[in-house]
Amino acid sequence: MRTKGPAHAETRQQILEVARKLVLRDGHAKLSLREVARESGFSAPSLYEYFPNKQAIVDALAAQVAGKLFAALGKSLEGVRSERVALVALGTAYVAWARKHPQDFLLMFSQLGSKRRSTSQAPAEASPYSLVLGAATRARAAGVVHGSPETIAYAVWSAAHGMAMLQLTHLAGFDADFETTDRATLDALIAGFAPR
Amino acid sequence: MRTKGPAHAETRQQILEVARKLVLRDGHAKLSLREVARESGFSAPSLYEYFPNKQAIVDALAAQVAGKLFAALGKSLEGVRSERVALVALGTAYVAWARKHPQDFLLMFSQLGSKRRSTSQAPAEASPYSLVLGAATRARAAGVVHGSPETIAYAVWSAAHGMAMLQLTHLAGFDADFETTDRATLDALIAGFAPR
DNA sequence: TGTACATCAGTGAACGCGCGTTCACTGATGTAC
DNA sequence: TGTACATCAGTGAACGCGCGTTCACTGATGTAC
Repeated sequence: MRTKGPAHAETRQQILEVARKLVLRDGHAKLSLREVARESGFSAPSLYEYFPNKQAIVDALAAQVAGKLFAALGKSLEGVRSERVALVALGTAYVAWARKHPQDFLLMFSQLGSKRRSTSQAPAEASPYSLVLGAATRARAAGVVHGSPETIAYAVWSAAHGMAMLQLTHLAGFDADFETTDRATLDALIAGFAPR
Repeated sequence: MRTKGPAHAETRQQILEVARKLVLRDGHAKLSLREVARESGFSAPSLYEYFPNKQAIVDALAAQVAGKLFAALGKSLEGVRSERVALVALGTAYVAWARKHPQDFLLMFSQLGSKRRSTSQAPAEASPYSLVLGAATRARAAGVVHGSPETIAYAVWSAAHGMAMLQLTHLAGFDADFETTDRATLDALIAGFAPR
């Protein structure tokens, strides 16, 4: 990688878009730098002008994907009427996004370990989890749930993540009305956190 | 693969044990037939006397691992006092097992798609899910929860699966008392399914 | 305006690797007469 | 008991592949004087 010219950033982005296309087609495990090069009309060595190595491409991709999930979750909160509903909305939006972008979702979680090391650190600014934690904090402030916001956020996230993962992997091809079951699960979970 | 001699089954099992050892060490994605051969003291072509191809090794491994998870879940039900507690016990045992055998767990879910296609089919006899479904059915019969047993079983499984997956992947290295949070989550979930 | 030079984006060829699988084979053991 | 043959478990060498990465290079474009 040399010093960047003016079109450097754009080319970089184009390469990432090709890489994402290939991930969507073949899954992240089969992504190959050579094929990204082929599909972008570059020779393989050329990509080293834009990324220091293959892992950097995958990392950049995962970061962009996380941004998209964050945006989708943010949108799901628009016009939400109550803090209780907000938590359910985030959960169902999470699963819906995973179902709509399965390869993106799997890429994200195969690559992106959290940098957060304990609850004493604040979660990353624009991370999906920060939205859930925010909603949990407001829900508790509103008296809709009891318990620590971290616990509630973790619970909602776990449930949503489990439903998403199962539907994408183990239960792929299983014929059921997952949307209804997922909503029932999240409703029950939050009801179970209601103050006694 | 020719017709089997008397020690065939034992050798097969030994090969699987070596393969499992390698999966534990390096993860399932890096498992290589050549290395299994090397570690078992065979030449690579010899393995074809015992398995038709590499995938068959992985499949056999995943099936054995599923059996172990099933056994661990079965054990968690021993001496359980109520149907409500049984559901929580299954969930926590599921997560505990995943934490104790992370590579086994990840192998299972990277390979083993469910053969079940809808709720009208019964779940596989000795499958982990059949235990959860059984517990959910009994819990409803006992009036501890309301709703369809499939929904309740799916909810518990999803939550447990999400917690396990997050702890093994995204939250690996995150310092928290997951056992407490997991139990709180499962308690809340089942409380949320209590009859109104 | 012309020319020498530096920088730029990009390349073809090669390195070295490990993989799953197939092939033709070997030497030891068991069996039939 | 000896011998011819079949079966068995296992092997070394090779096939053909795709991978990430490095290297020495080229030809086009920009810049300084």
